[in-house]
Amino acid sequence: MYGSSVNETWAEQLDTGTGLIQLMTLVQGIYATVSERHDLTPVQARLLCVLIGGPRGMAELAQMFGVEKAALTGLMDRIEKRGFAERSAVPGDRRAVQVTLTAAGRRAASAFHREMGAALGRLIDPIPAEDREQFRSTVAGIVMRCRTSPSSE
Amino acid sequence: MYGSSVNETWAEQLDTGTGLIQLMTLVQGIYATVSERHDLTPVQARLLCVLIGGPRGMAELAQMFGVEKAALTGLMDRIEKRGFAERSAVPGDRRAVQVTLTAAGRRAASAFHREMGAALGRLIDPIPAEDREQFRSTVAGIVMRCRTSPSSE
DNA sequence: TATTGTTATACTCTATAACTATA
DNA sequence: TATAGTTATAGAGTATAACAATA
Repeated sequence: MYGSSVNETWAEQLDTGTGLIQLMTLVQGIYATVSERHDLTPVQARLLCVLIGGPRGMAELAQMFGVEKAALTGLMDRIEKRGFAERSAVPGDRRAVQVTLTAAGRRAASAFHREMGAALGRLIDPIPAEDREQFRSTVAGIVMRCRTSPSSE
Repeated sequence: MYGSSVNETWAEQLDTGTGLIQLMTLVQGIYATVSERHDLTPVQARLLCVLIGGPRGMAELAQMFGVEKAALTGLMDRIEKRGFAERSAVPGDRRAVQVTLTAAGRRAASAFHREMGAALGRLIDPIPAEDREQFRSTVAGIVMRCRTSPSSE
């Protein structure tokens, strides 16, 4: 059941856990499709989106992504080779580097973000109007509670 | 924003799209953590779970997973080497093979499935009782509608 | 000594293209 | 010709371990 793709179920009688797995698969698929349409891998798209918020250090990014620093090195090498982000020196700490979006990176990031928003909108719009706000707040609640008690214990 | 990990937001004022992205990230993370705890990659766990439902052909699995047949060959090579599934001949079509779980594969699959259910339960349980059924049905509705109009057009 | 980041190596997952064997 | 599956090759993403430079 928890390996199920979206195309094999009864869906109206879906228990919540199975529903969450299928929703995850669905959103993941949309994220992958939109990324690909912008000639990005999902991880690259995520990196660009994070960098919209401002420059970050390598270790900081690794921690945000839950991967080792060495993985970030490779990821940055590829994104830098494509001209979407740059490493630059950090004044005051000669070990560290700052990762910043280039102009092309900003364009790519916001184009991706815009299309992702539209795609998610098509998912959300058909929700009956009277259910929408409660759905939003239930999702927000789940996410918020998991900030407090990180499930990865 | 759409690159955000779960650890950086206001969460109570989360719009639905951003909430869905973070929920996806959250469930993905749980799936990865539980997989790892069973010494499986997420894709391997998914394969085992699908096979609980009975034997499948390689092309059938490739289609379910949305990958090329060649990717399934590699995936099966590794899962078979670990003793979790087997290829066997299909009577009546000498080109085809059937993929079946071994006893060890069934054990691994159901152990994973059980722990995944428990982990998702911890996500769902804190939802206020009066919201739970509507949440379930809203999720089911999203998933169902996307079976009808596949978002990947 | 601790931290920041890189290099080297290996493995999984994936795609594409070319191929074999059967239908 | 079409379908089922494999092989070969290449690239992305990841982990681990060893390393350099700086704090």
